[in-house]
Amino acid sequence: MAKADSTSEHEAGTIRRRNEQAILQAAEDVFSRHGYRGASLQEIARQAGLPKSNVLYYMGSKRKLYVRLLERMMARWNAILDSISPDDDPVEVISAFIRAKIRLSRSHPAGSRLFASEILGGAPFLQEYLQGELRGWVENRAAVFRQWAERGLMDPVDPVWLIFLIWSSTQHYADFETQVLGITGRKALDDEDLEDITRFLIQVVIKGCGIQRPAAVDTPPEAIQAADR
Amino acid sequence: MAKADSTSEHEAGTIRRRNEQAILQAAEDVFSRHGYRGASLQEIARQAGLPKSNVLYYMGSKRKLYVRLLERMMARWNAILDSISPDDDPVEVISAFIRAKIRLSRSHPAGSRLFASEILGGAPFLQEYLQGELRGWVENRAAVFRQWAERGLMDPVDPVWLIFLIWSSTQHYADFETQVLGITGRKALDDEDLEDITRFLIQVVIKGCGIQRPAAVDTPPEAIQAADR
Amino acid sequence: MAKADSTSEHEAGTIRRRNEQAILQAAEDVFSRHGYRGASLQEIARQAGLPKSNVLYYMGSKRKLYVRLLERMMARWNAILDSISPDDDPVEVISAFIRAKIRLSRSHPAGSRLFASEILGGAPFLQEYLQGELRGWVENRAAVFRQWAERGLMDPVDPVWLIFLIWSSTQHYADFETQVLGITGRKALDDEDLEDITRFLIQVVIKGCGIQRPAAVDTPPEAIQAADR
Amino acid sequence: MAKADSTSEHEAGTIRRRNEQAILQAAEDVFSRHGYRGASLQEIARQAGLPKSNVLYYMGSKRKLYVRLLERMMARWNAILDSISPDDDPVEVISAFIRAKIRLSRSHPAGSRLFASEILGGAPFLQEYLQGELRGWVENRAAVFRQWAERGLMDPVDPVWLIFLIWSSTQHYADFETQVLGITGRKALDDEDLEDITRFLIQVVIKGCGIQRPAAVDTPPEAIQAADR
DNA sequence: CATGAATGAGTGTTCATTCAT
DNA sequence: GATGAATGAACACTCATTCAT
Repeated sequence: MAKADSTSEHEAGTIRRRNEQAILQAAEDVFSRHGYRGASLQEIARQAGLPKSNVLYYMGSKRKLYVRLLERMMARWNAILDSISPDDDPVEVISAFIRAKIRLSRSHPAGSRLFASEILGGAPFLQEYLQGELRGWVENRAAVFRQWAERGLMDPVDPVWLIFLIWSSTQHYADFETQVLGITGRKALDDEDLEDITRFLIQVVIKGCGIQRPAAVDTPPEAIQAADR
Repeated sequence: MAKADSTSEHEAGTIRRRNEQAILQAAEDVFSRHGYRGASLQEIARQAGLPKSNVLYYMGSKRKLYVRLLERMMARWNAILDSISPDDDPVEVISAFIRAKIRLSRSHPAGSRLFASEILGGAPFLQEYLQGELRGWVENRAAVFRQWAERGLMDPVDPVWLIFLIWSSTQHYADFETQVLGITGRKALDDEDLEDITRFLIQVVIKGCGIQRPAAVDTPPEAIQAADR
Repeated sequence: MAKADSTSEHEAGTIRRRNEQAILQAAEDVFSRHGYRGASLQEIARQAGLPKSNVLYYMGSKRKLYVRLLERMMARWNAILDSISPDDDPVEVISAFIRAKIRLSRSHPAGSRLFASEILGGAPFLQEYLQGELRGWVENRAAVFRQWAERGLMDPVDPVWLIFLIWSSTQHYADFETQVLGITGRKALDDEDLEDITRFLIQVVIKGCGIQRPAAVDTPPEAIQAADR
Repeated sequence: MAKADSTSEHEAGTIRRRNEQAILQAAEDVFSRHGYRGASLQEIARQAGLPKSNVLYYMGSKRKLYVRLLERMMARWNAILDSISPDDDPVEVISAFIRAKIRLSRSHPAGSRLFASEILGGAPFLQEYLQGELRGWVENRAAVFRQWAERGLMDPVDPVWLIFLIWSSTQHYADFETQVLGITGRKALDDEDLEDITRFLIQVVIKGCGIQRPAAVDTPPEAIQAADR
């Protein structure tokens, strides 16, 4: 019962780290599928291959576990929310952003759905984040977009709606994966599909908003087509 | 809740209809916020102003209530899934579709979120619908889009990705309403906002996919700008 | 809804009587299988082919319905509990009693099981009957048996144990019908089986207790063998 | 119920064993009185002096608890269902069997009633047992009885009816205890009563079926009277 | 450090009963 | 006279959590 083979992993914290990871991964899946209330620690524990008590031992409470998952996801988010300057190339920035968002949806679909679930439920745990950090980031980007529009580098579209367009259309492939697979009749989306989708979205957004590269000396026009590589 | 005027509603079924409506509305809200598992009949009943037993009396079971809500939402969906023909004006069709989707998200946000929640959870109740009816509809549309592309009326984009783009970007304003409001700092999106968003999305999609009106005799080019009325 | 064909059965009470009979029969079955608590009016109503409200309308309450069934069964019981006198022929009396009990178990198996179920549950509704009416009957019979024993017409067995022996061994074929059928591998016990069993029980009891016919002039000894016809 | 001395029971499993026993005993009583459906975990828990959750924690579900009780009772049954051979002394075998059955009814009256209740309800959980194991046992016994009859050691009675006679007449003192007490006016049956009953039943069966000891050299006839010691 | 034991609160559902027509 | 509408109480069962070791 208490006997563990202390041979191979006696470095402190290895088991702990592994168990925590297992719990977090299982929890992300269960919470994303059933929401905060609908998720049960029992199912999380089962999926993590640990006794239920263990989950609480590591995580303290259901609420703390959930918040920790949200924070982990926000950290991933923030990692791609790099700041931009009006001097950047709009085409590059937009392309990179779309590409990064798609990549995030692909690498962390459960986390992405967890976030969506939280928002669907009225964001009881994320109100502060939305109205603070995230809002600031959006406003910064929006200011840059407006400058670009003033300089004729893109159509004078509302930058906030543009950001939402990019968010929603990229997020879709994680959140509505079930629907996408059901309709396309596939078992899964492979890398090629994702590359296709990425290019499509970049093209539509850039062309649809009339986004252009700044008239720099050394950027030949045909680079636009290659931007989404 | 308050004393009902027993004068005007003695016609059989009036109370029933009203209670059913109250339950459906409350349930749509609760299910959409907490998912199927996380929703509780207790809360639905409280929100509908009825005893819990009454909810089950009217609806039979939690599952039946949920399915009924999904079917109601699917019916609303189907109402805007009108068929199109290759001879239609692509600009009109796309514009009308985006407009209708936004309107649906606006008139039935809870239902829209309910649908999203069902998909997030792996669509246990909607698999069949997704792989049947909806898939067929998408394939029909896709075929028309491809013909348009062949006739040069739009860029040769993958029609399925295009449909998903429209779905996701419009659905967003219902599903992620909390996020939208949190970031924009508003209490609610008014009709003007929605009109703005609608025009923005129509413009981006039409321009971004190079969608054009057929070269009819009497359709001057500037009508494109007015298409999103 | 209210329209009934008042043509063929307008004699007052015909429908009522028929409905009551249907309810009583269904209730006897359901109560006998699940006991007082375990039985549900819903199931009784369904089995009677009537709405649940109707059952209560006719019977007042679950308790009243149950008591009525018990009383009906007691009445059937009493019908075969005829009094005897020391001057009767013991062989005839015992044979007739066993035969009558078997016949009762056969004609009203559900009622018989209902009674058994009531006793199993501690006879909450029949205490009075057991300690009053039935006890008196047993004591009367016992007195007669004792007189027979004194006159050498039967072995000096305890008459109460004898009565219980007859009760239990005959009751068995109603109460444990399921077991009997399961073990014998039959679908049902037919009249021939019951006749077999009746003769067997009569023989064992009469022979086992040394019960004899009184030395009357006109009763030849070989009549003993024919007593169980 | 009272303060437990926490001194002597620190050995693991003692509390568990005691709680399980309390639950099983309470459940046997409640199930036997009200049947499977009519029994409530609430009442079982109250009678065991434990919270309702605890009952489910130990037993898993109402059904599992019930099945466990049945299996426990079947095990007790099987313990007295020893096999016999045609060479055994019929008087001994029958006497021992009756005696064992009475003893079982006395030592486990609630279990005996539980079994009766299950049969009354149509044996939904015991069909298999009845038609398998128990049927086989009956057939084996019956074959032996028939050989005895051929060798003139007993009357040619149907062995199955004989077995049922023994079962029913002995079972009666557990199942219909309430009736027996009500009619005899006693508070309980004591050992002397049971001994009386046992002898009576043995006598009636042996005499009634003409069962004899095999004509062994050293068994004087008067031993028959002593067989039921 | 980690995990079985234990439980009050809450789940969806069924129930017998009352009420209104 | 007969039956849908309605509901508080009880049902079996699950839950997140605390405790003990």
